[in-house]
Amino acid sequence: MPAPEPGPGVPDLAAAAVFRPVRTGNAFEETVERLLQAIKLGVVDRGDRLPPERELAPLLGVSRVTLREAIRAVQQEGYVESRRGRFGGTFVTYERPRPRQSDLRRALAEMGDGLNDTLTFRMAVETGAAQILATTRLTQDQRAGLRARLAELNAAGPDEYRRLDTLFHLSIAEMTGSALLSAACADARMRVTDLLNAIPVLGRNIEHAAVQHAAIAEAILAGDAEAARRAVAEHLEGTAALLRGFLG
Amino acid sequence: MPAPEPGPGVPDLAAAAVFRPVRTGNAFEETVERLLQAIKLGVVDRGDRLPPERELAPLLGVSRVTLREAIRAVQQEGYVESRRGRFGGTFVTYERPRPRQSDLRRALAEMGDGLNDTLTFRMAVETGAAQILATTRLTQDQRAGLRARLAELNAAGPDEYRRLDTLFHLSIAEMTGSALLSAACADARMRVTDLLNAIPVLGRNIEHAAVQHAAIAEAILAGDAEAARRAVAEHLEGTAALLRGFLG
DNA sequence: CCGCAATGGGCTAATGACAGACCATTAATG
DNA sequence: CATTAATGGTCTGTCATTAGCCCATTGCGG
Repeated sequence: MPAPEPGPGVPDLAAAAVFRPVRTGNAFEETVERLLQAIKLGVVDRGDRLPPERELAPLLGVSRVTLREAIRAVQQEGYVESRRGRFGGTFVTYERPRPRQSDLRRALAEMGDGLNDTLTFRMAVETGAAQILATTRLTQDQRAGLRARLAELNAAGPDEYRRLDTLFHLSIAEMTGSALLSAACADARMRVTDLLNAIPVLGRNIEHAAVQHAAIAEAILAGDAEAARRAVAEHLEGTAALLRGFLG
Repeated sequence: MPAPEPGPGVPDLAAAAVFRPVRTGNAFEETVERLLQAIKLGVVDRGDRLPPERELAPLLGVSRVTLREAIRAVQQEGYVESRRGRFGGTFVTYERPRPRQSDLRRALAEMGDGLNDTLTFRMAVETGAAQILATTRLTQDQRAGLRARLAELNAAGPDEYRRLDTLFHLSIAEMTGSALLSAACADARMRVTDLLNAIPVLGRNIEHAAVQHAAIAEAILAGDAEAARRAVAEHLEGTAALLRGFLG
């Protein structure tokens, strides 16, 4: 017999959500992961410079030593290059490789059971963000910003597409003004970056996505929360279906 | 002049979401926080026993030493009591104090700017969870579980109300099957626990909430995603308005 | 040409956190 | 009444992480 049940009404369900890890892993590996995501997500593009170590370390909440070790690791993998001296810095050298199905299969295998979890999470937070933003009174700057992001995305070639797509989605979360929500959306996106980057950017898909992106922006600008939510849901459902299709 | 801009299209917006802390704080403090939340949330009730240290430490992802230090801290604050020997353990002794307005004001002051952030985040993840659950095909067990939670909540007296309310909300997230989403909802709830616990449980409010809870469960069971989302949004908006009211 | 400022590179001492083993206590069980 | 299993309590050695300081390099501006 296992240990005696703690009490009659004590729920194992809720316990699972409260008694979960307080920290994700070791600082070094987490930092490497963040740097890779910043690069793969396109937040820092090829040729761009990372923030100086003395600024970045406190942003990431790690010591400079740990950050430097992480940078050295991604450097050895060929993602960045460091230059000393004034106006030096650590510069991104990574170029996105052509999408390969083998990469996708590997990435899917790595995720394993986490895929559905991630897709569900992403659906929840992104639809939530869009819906909230649509019910918010937006400033003129915000409206202009959203339109600008959409225009950039529509003007993008295949090389820049994923990057600007990420930015479009993230900017919706950012505009809600909730750091927690932004972080959650960024986190969700990071978890599928490798998968998305392994999928070829096809003209047909872009066109389809462009319609959906336009619908999302339109609904948000019009203040139609329900339409915004539905548009995001449809959009993400498309991606999810695509990814799940490879699991067959 | 600050450092040269990294590049033309590089977004500070997205950078904020990616270059954020990789870890929340030190393990000890985080662990203390979790234990307090488990107690205040009512996941472990007065008289209940925490899981044995040797089980709990790996669940929380910390060493037993760290967990023990955290337990000692909450022990000294009078929340728990440890007993050695077989069938011993660490038992909750905390009794929720009567709600006091001064507690609420203090808790609100502590949160500061974080309140809107948290409320927005909570709105997003909980509406997302409800909506997703409503579009999911539920098993008979799940349907029965949801009904059971609702019934328990409706039968609760003022003492048990917050606890069962938490469980009702969390069980919705849990049933989506997404650990990430459950964790997000639990996290959001934890961030407002102190505030909610400082608000008196009034019969009028309970009745009002009961109608909304019923509407939520009904919509989910009926598979009506839009109604589920709206019901949760209305419900949370009530709480949010109440809390914001104290800021005036 | 010199000095300054901004950057990466490297060192050290102190602390945090860990794994793992062992001890002490308790109550159910035979 | 002795055994034994399950628990909290303690110790030790090791590795991870930090803060703080100084060095090395580089290009701009006098």
